[in-house]
Amino acid sequence: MKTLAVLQPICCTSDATPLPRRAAEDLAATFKALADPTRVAIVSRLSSADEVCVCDLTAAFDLSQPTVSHHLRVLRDAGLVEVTRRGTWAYYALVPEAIAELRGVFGDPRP
Amino acid sequence: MKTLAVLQPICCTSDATPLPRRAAEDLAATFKALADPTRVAIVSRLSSADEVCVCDLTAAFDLSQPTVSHHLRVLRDAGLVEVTRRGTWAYYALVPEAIAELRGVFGDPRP
DNA sequence: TCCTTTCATCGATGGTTGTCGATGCAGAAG
DNA sequence: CTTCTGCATCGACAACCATCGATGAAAGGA
Repeated sequence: MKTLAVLQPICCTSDATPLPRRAAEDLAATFKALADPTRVAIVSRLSSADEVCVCDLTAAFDLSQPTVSHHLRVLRDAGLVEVTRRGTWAYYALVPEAIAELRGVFGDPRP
Repeated sequence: MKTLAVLQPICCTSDATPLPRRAAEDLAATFKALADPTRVAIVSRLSSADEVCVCDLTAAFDLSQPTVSHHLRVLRDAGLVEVTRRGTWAYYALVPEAIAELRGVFGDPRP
């Protein structure tokens, strides 16, 4: 991490401790889960209700049912949403801790 | 500043317009720009310093110079960073408005 | 028992992306 | 002018992803 300060006095000043590699990978994985319009819309819908049934989502996004199920799995693997099954239906909901953690990433303005 | 009410409760029933398609696409594009460990690390570094030159980044990430340049272009196209050239060197810096907008997405606690 | 509904998984496919070497280009140095 | 350096772009390749139809599993009703 040293710099060629002898040759480039203006450039490449020393830096504070960078983000650990593992933290960067985890954060990138979370952002990747949100890097799709459908998944953003799903999260938005989940934020508007305590829980949403899959049948409502498949009816809302003009996509095939397997595709919606795939997006839900991506969000679930990222820890952003959780599912509870009651009878034949599956209800998805946001994981508040994950959202709070994301908010902290961008700098919580509160003291 | 107008905030995209993605994760803020819109209140009440699902009858309200969930999220404009265009807004979901724009947000997903921003998240896609952050959906890579290297780019997350770059943004982290930029948040620790006012500006960082490309030579420092290429020396820090054990990647080829074209690859680093590619990541910087992705971040720049997303409006997350901006570049100023002085002489032979290029200095990158965060765009504060973009970060603030992202913070608003996850529910700015301030009214 | 058989059938329907709800949702997840599988396999395939066209499009996208991260990475590199090679090249180009503008300043600085000699 | 010639050479070197810092950075962007190009072309190519392997890996990944969003999407679909088909299929499977489980629950409830006839």
